[in-house]
Amino acid sequence: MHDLRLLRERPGELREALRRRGMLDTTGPEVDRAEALERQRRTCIHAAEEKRAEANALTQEVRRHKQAQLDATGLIERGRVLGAELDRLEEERAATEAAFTALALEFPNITLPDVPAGGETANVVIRSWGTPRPADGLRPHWDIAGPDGLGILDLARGAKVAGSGFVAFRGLGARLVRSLMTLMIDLHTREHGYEEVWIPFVVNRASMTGTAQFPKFEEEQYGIAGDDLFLIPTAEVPVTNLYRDEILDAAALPRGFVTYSPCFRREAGAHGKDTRGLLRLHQFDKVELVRYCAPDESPAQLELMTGHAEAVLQRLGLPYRVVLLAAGDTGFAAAKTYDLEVWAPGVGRWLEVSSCSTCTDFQARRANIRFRPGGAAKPAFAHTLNGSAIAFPRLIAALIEHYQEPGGGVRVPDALRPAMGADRLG
RNA sequence: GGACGGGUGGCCGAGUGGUUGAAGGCACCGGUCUCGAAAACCGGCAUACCGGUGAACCCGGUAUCGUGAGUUCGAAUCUCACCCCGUCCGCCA
Repeated sequence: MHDLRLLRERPGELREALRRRGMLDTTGPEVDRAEALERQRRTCIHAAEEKRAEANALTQEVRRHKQAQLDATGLIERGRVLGAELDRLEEERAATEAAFTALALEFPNITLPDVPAGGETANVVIRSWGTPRPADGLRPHWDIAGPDGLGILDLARGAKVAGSGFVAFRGLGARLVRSLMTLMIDLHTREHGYEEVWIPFVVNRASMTGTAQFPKFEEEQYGIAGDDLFLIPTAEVPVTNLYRDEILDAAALPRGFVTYSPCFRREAGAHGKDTRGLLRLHQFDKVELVRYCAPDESPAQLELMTGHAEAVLQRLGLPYRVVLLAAGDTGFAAAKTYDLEVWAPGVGRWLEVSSCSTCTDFQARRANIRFRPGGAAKPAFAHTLNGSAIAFPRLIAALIEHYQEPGGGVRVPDALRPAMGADRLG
């Protein structure tokens, strides 16, 4: 959601933003429609308010007549007529407003100036860490961890109980998941200053709209039959909506929250892509960071938070690179995003394990998350940021592939040994 | 899931159809008093949107008493649905 004034006063800016995302052809005409609707909306408001003022004055007139014990039937009759006209005007206003709002919710956030225009091919590798292990002779993680290997990953039975894209970890595999959760949350709370939260794994429609999954991406979400509730696609949704319709204490900003959650995604339209092993799942686990800050702080906060996510990979000794996403590859609500990609030598690919974004005031407007800047000033929209730190399945894939040994075993990285109580998987 | 009770401004809390955007109190801000403070007293104290020159001040208007719809010339007040909170019952981890 954008400032209405942006659309009214600087529609060119919105068009330019859409061009950089490569969406101008498809979404550009919608801007024209929105502009027209916004003008019509104000005309309607004006007409309806004038009529209502007239009706209100009449009502007072009726009251005075009644008080003075005068006959008011004529006035009441006029009021009836006025009321009918008002109903018609209100109806028109509501319809126009609904059409406008529906449209306004479909425009993506405006990317920051340092985000390159264009699609995926315009992404930029900003930096990298560690030395990627050569892929020669290394096996993919499903091979190592599957039933013919360590037996810690059971894809077949996951598919049996839920369907393709749902997995079961077992034994040390399950313990690895639990250990990763502990490692990451401890790191972010103890060393990066995040407050740990535990949140609902289902959310209502208002929350989904607040963080901009709705209305545009409703078909991507799992709904709960019989209730207007949805499985979360990321903890970003419940954690960011924690402060929906609230005014944050400015003295407490910037502030960060860390949480674990499972994430549920229908991945509609992604069938057949990256379907092997742990590369793309309908349910996966993730530790998520969410930060709230004042507008002038958000660029630095993004760098800071990205560093926090990187720290996990460094702790685990896994080579990775940081990619600045081009506008077309940047998520709907985000203004700037860094992806963290970890090297998985078994599949010979860089795997996206984190996405760290600033959403500027885009989500804050939708979710009405504000703070009071300076002492007495009026509340202003906060900026929200979120980043995975880190998503588990691809991390586990990379970890297994990176630490695999010739005999088919997998070494447990030092940082995980206390929680795992083991130095090898299998 | 069932029964009953309740949702009013930053907080507490009046208010069952008409000068109620809403009494009173607390908190907060300004002032008088005081060497200073407290107390006391006086005054102020919601937000959003539309328009008056797209600044400020100000002025006019509209909306907002959980949400939405309805009745009415007129709704915080009456009706219906929904949401949330409390208490009891049922059920369960």
